[in-house]
Amino acid sequence: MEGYRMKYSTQVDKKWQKKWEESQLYRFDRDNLDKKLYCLEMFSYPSGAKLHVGHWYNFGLTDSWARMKRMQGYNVFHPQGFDAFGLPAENYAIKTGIHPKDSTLKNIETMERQLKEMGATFDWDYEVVTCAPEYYKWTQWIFLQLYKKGLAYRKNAPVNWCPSCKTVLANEQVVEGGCERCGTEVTKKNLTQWFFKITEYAQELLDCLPKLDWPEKTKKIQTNWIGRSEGAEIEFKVENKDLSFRVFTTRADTLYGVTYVVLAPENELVDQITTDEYKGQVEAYREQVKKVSEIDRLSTVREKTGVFTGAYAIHPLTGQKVQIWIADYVLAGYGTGCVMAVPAHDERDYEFATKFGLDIVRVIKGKDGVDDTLPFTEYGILTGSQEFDGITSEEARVAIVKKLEKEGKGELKVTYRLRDWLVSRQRYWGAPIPIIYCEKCGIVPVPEDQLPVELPYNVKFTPDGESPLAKCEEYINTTCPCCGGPAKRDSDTLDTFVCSSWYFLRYPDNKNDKEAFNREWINKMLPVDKYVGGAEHAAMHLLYARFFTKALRDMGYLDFDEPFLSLVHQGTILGADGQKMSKSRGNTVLPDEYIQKYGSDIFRMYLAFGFAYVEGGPWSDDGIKAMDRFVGRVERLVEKLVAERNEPGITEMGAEEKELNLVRHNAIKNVTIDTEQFQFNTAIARTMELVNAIYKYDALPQKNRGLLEDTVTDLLKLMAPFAPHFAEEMWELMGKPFSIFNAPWPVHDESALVRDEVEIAVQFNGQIKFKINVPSSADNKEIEEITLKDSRSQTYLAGKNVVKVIVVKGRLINIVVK
RNA sequence: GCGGACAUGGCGGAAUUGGCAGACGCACUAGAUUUAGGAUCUAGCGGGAAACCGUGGGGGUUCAAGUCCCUUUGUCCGCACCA
Repeated sequence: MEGYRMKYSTQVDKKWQKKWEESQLYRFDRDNLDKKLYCLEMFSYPSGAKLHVGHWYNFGLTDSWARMKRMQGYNVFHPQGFDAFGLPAENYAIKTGIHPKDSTLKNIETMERQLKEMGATFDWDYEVVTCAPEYYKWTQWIFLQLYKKGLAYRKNAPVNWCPSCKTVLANEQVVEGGCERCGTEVTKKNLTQWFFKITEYAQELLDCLPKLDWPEKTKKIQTNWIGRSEGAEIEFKVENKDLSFRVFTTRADTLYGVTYVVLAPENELVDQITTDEYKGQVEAYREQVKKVSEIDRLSTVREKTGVFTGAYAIHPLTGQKVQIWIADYVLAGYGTGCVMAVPAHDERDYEFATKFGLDIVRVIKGKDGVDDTLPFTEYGILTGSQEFDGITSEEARVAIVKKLEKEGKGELKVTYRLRDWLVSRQRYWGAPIPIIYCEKCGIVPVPEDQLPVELPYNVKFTPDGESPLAKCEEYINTTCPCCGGPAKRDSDTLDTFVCSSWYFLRYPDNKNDKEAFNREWINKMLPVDKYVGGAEHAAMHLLYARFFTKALRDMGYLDFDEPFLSLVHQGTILGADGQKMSKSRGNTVLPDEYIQKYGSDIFRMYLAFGFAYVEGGPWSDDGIKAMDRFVGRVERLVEKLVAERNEPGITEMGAEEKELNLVRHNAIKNVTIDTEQFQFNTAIARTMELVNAIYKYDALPQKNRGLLEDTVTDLLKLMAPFAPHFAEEMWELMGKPFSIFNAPWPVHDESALVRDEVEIAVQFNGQIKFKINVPSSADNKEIEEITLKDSRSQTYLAGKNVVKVIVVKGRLINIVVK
């Protein structure tokens, strides 16, 4: 049949994917950086399962945004890659015997294919795969730079241990006492591990937050996580010993109320100060604390425990003796691991003192009659505090420290909750730590020219808590680069978050085999202009990546302060039952099934239209059917338009034409604004309005075919970012040259948006009574006159006086009568 | 426990930031078309017979409140003995 054209389907998808690839349409132009735009989605982990709805939602719609930007003339850099190291592949290997490398590479192949079927603008020339030696060579190189700079160090510390994953975890990876990955309760272990000194950047990480175009919620999470706290360190001497320790407090104003001090049970000082008489109970208590799980220890409802050490400290101002206790409500890792206890003005100390019969001394009174029943934890007026009596807490917390400072017993101090990032992992599938231990030379970094330290293939994965690499003789045994003697490699691998902390720097220069990235080049390409990914990374990836950027800047490898200028989090698509999608619930949506049935553009458009992007929401099969209908509606429209091209028409711009043109320009205006802001649902709604208006106009007997053609041309452009294959197909059908994505994005004409006459609401005393048409050129006075003359107004005016008239141009008039 | 966000038809969700609540879509109803089904096209669609009433509940500010303030309930999130 002549002129027969197949309805939009995956065949159309394939046709255009092929054409895009052959024409290299989405190839990034390295020579034209004036309008470069780096658009990035958080790269994905190549899991065994296929691309899921979440990937589509993230990648597909960010791609739509990028496509609009491209049509607006930006030179869009839109790379894609894989965060390919990690536990799932290793756990899979333990279960099935399939090597992580083999399964990962196979998964990557599948996902690449699926990503291509999505029809996104990814430039695959810049692909990055973190498990490739060409990549992790540079991950290791960065580790060595951090080591040289003193930002990577080894220490023995009580660290988080996941008994199920059989590895240590960073603080950020412990969620409510459980493992971020598997939820297993985390325990503490004393181990010597590698840390990155992220705390060195705590203040800057905080300071740069306000100017970032990030969701406020995310900034808040980082602010809380960094946890800056202004206070003071105050020195206490141990009685009859040449020992002292410092406490951190935010309430130096309550110093005179100190009746005892408490050390964390893990504090090293405990051994030195505990008297013989109390050794037994202190040791017993410390043993008991070790057994308490982290979850229990963090519980606020748990009754406070602790023991007296037999030792006394000297109050730095009064010289009084105060007992030194140990208790597990004091955390070893925060502040100095010691606190001064002021039971009168701290709820925890109050509870503790009450339980153990320690003194409670009031030193703060409430200001003007506030209820200051103990424990009174608010600021107030000092009392029982010698020369500080009568001044406010606010003044005293500085004044008291100043006094101590003169005597060398204290100073103002800022403390952060943020801890250094523990990066060692006792697992196989990660980047090996490029460090060698030599009996003679100690810790020896692998020389840079010997990188990468390749991950050996033949390794036993018995998950027994020992690093698999430690059991690989040919890997672990090496020679010392310094002395040539026998030495051992570090048997741990790096946290995969290390790999993902710099991948955005590698993308633009992914083939560089001389350096991790060229400084001049990435200074031009970065920072990332738009970064889109899940909110779950707020305190992990997004914090680590910022730290890496700042550290690399300070080491002279790049010249910007922040990696991601603008950040968007996509919401979560739930199952049709409103529950989180999971295999066990059986509510998962498999994109492939829908794409086979409807084509990838319809799947993408439904994702755009069915949800508020940052909210997400429950999946609906009806919703995707509606999208199919909409696309069919447009398809028929274009077919009809082309078929009727040569039929007679008009050229005038009458009322109907003006109305169509208004909807057209309104759509252009708002699709542009909404897409820019990731409000894809309303953007699609505006194109639907436009289609409705075109149908309405097309039903008229006399048509301005020029206007109709121009309007449909704009419609296709507006749809192109969301339905790229379909738009190309329609574009071609209309006889336009390849590609629609080289066509300029339409710009709206403000004057087309002005109607001759507007309908406004008429209110009497704030209540809408009726609607009235007024010329849009009418001023307030004229609108008032027209309204008051209207016959319908008379009922509301009868026997009343007009007190006030408010006119909101183009919207309403409110007449206040009495 | 502390802090934050949100709450709008039967459903998904809009609302120029104080100015016609419910855009757009789903579902539903009616009509047209079709041999029939599906599809398609057109129209209607918060409640109420109406005056009017309606944005979780109660109160307030204002000519005007989904939007601002106070209070209360519920959901989600973040932090959680951080001194």
